[in-house]
Amino acid sequence: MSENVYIADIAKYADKEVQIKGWLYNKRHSGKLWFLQVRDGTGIIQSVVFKGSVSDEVFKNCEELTQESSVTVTGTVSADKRSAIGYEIQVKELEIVSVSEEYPITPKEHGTSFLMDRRHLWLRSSRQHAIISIRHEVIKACRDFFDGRGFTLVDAPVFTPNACEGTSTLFETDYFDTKAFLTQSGQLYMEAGAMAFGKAYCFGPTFRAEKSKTRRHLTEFWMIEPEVAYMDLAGDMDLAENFVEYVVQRVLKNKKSELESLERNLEALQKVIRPFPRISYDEATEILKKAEAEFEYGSDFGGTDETIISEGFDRPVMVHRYPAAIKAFYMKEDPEDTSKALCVDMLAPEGYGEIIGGGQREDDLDILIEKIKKHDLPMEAFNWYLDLRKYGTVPHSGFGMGIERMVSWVCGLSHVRETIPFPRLMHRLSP
RNA sequence: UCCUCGGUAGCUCAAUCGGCAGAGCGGGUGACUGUUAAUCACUAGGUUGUAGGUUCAAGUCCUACCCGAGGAGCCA
Repeated sequence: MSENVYIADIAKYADKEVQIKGWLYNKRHSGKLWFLQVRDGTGIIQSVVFKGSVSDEVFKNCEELTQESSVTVTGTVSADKRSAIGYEIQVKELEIVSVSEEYPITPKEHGTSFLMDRRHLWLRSSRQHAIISIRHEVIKACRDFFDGRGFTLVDAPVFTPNACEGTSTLFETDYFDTKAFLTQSGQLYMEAGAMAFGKAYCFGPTFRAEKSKTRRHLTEFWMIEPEVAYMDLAGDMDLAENFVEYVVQRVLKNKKSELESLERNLEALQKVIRPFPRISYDEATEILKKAEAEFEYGSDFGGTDETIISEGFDRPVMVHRYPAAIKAFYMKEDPEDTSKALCVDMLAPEGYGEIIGGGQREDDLDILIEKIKKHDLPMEAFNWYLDLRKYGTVPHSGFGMGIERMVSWVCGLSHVRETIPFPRLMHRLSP
């Protein structure tokens, strides 16, 4: 009885008889030979069916096999230089589990819209396989980074009673006899987490009802948000650069073949080593001025502005101390220049833009109350949040990183929509 | 919400000045013992997004609408 194995482990079974359970990815034939590309979810292997080596029935069955038919292949693993993975299978037996109906996704060209309508099938193709596999590695690296540094996972709720930064970009939903909103950040809850555990993080989906149609936006995306008590802005930047370096180098180490299959420029990723450059908002505006960009001092950077700023660096750049007026109410003012906030954005190189946003939080009760009033936010909604300043308030900082933007940059993709198994976009809610 | 571009065979796209609806891939049939997006031969396949309008004649021009893509603003 031959052993049932996965293609990923095939090298261990050279010259042995094995069984592969999978699906037909593609086939070719040449007279007395059939070449079946069989995938099993861990890889693709060429299975060679020679008319003289199998029963007439098995050889004839090859004809009936359509793309994505499910099959069980039994044969001997043989090393072959012509194979992309170094091995192929000399088939002895072939069992058809199910003949697939005509498969809509062919090995040839398709448009994004067509493929997105069939996202549940598109995930089977090798390119999508590589991207989702890298996403998995990114997420695992993120968790390992914080878990290995004494952080406690304190997940934030998805249903929230109020907006933390205005309601215009929130999804509203019925919640029994009242309204609830889908979270657009777990940060306020992580501040509670940091006061309880010192170092806390959350990881989960967040929702933004922004009517954005760009390569960097999803309405549902995953965010990892660490928050640390007794940490200032400089410490926050230290943590962020350690974190990004760790994640990128982990993917480079463990998912090299996937990156290569995506034709990613590995050298660009190899340069992502600490320290990352740190420039102030004022210094960033000088760069824009020199580049003669259309930019008004005091406003936030647009996509093209971010690209211009990051172009001058070969690794992520951290821009800190933006004008307080354009930042959220919970950002702490810079004591040396109260017009600035102690915040930081990390811009990825190669035009990928903002992947991290964070900073030091306002820890003074009175200033925070003033800010809530100034931003015209409902005070009663923040009672619990203000408690954190009443009962042993301390300086604290944190940041949020969008997983999909990180994966998009690491993979070198032109759009974030391929970095999540089932993307939710302004014009896409299915499949 | 605004700006730009697009919608033609199952898929990706052509169609000149408004003048016969085309190709490659995929499907089907056949050939080939080393193919790797195999190749070669033959073959079937069309309400040109929808509704109007102009014209002898509309895929092509005009109007409205629907759908999609890219970008802006906003953000991770």
